[in-house]
This record gives sequence, C-alpha cells and structure tokens, in this order.
Amino acid sequence: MPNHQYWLVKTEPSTFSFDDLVASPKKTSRWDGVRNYAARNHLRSMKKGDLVLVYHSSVVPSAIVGVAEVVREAYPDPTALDPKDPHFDPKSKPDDPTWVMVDLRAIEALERPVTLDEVKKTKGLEQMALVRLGRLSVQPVTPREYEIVRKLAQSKSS
DNA sequence: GCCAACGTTGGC
DNA sequence: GCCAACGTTGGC
Repeated sequence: MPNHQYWLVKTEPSTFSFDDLVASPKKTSRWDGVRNYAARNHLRSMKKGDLVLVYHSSVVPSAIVGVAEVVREAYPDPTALDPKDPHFDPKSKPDDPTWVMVDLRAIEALERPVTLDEVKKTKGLEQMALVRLGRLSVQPVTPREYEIVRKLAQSKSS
C-alpha cells in the first residue's frame, strides 16, 4: 500500500476553482487563506505525496471535482500578515505564524463530478467529514472513502 | 437571500 | 472558564 494519507479541501470555484489550479504554472498553487484551527491542524499534518480531493462549494451542485497532491508541506501563510488581504489576521505575528498553507499540484479531474447528494446517499461515504462536519474546509479522508469516491466517478451518473 | 450549524469573541 | 452574542460558512 502507498504510504500516504488522503484529504479533502473545499474551495469556492468563483474564487479559485480546480480548473484554476490546473491552469497554474506547473499545475501548482499555494493553498492559502485557511483561518480555522481544526483545518489548520490538518494542513500541518499533510505530507508530500498525500492525495487531496478538491471540492467545489457554494455552487449547484456542490461536488468533488478533482484530485491534487501535496508538493510542499505546511509553511507560513503570508496573507495572514497582509493588512490588504481579505484573510488578514491582526493577531498573527510574523515571528510566530498562526496560519499555514501547503502547495498543491493538480493531478487530474475526476471522470465526472461526485456531488454532495451522491456522497450522502452512497454506502460507505455517509460518515465522511464532508457530510458530518459541513463547514470544515480541510478534512481527512479514509483510504476506503477515497477509493469509493474514485469508483463513483468512474461509474455513470445516476 | 435565508437560515441552521457552529466557531470565535468578549463580558463577567 | 462560562456562555450569550456575533460572525461566517455553505446548502438550499
């Protein structure tokens, strides 16, 4: 078995979509702007080579659309220190950064999007953090869940 | 645009 | 350290 973990990150495609990641230089972009402690802790746990499902929120239908990999492990997120940035955090100090980001590289789009509705209805996926902890923007995925999602994407839409 | 869920803040 | 008020997320 490959020695890596699985994750899921959410993004609003109007701000940054999976296609934007694919279109980035080397298909790679920093994943900045996370300002939630639970999500931050997951970012810190990410290892190079971990696989990351990319989920589009606030669109109809919201869905898992692609797969990326971690190419750089957690390092300080400079947007937290930039007063002009919408994610500026006045309490974060340069010498003790509160917030981190990772670099993600797009691997491939799913054969078709797997919608939230499908995730809720699919046996084995009901316990996904996506369903249980709706607002967590960076979350762990089990190998089994990852496998089921990939298989679903290869099957026909219902 | 509404609103439920839930994380964060701040008064005490 | 409790908890009410407030702000944000995100599905619908």
